[in-house]
Amino acid sequence: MNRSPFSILESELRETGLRVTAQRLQVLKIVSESEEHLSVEDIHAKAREQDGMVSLATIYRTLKALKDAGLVEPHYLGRNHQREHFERARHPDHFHFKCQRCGRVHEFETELVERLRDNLRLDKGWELNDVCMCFEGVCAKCIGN
Amino acid sequence: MNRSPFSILESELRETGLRVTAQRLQVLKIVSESEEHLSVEDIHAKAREQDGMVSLATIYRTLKALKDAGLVEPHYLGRNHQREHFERARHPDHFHFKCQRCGRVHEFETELVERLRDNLRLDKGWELNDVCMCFEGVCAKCIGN
DNA sequence: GTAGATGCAAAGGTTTTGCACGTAT
DNA sequence: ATACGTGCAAAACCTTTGCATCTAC
Repeated sequence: MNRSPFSILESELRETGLRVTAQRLQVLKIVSESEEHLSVEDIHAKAREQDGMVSLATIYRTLKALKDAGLVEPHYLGRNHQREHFERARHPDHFHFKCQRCGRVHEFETELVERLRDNLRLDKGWELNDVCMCFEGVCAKCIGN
Repeated sequence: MNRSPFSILESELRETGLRVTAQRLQVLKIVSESEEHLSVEDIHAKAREQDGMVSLATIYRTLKALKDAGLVEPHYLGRNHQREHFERARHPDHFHFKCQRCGRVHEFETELVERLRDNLRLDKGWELNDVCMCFEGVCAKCIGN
């Protein structure tokens, strides 16, 4: 596989200590370049469209490795928690709001979690480590129409 | 099946317009009496322990009916979103904090969601309808130990 | 009597795994 | 050279569904 367009991704991959393979580069490239949040099946389909084929099993294993390495993040969108959707890991944290009419996933930031973390520490003595939050409703454009 | 200990549950069930069957009473009883948040498999196991057996398919169908009727609520606990856990529907809304050490699920209330709803309406013009939030961390007892 | 509920088994959809082969280091 | 990654097919896992039988109303 021609490596030149993958040079930055290759560096990122190499820095994590993971072995650099054509499949991992391709999966990382697909997730990095997508504007959308991709399901495993989406990624598989995109890989098929392109020249390099990646088996479904490898996509699962690769996404797990990339997630553990901190390069990609899984999210649940809306109420459908049957399948995760992946995107490049980003900071700061952001959250997803899925419109129940147009289906589009909007992103937003909020200090809600930081406040909740403080509240739980003060009120309950609990230390909050992991959060999963997904939101559904109707977006401004769909309310207007 | 002896109906007498089920009389209150039977009324609740009848009020929803659902037909009252031994299976539905038993599933509702198991969920109502449990201190824990039960998976489908947990409910199936408890039904097996008791005299009345309920098929797994019926438990799925019954939980769906009870959920649509507003009698039970599914929740995801912690990061494991493979299986839902059920409890009696309650108001006001509460959220779940799963301790990563002892595994216990603690509940808490917060107005942060109402504030988020207001913020999203004001800042973005979005109407928030559905929320799924689950939290993991370490509870006070486990921090102390 | 009839619409609706149940049990069984089969199928559906997603994810994981065993194993032989291939490849990055 | 060897530890690690991949592909394939099978299995695992959870949930849904078709159909014949049963039952609440």
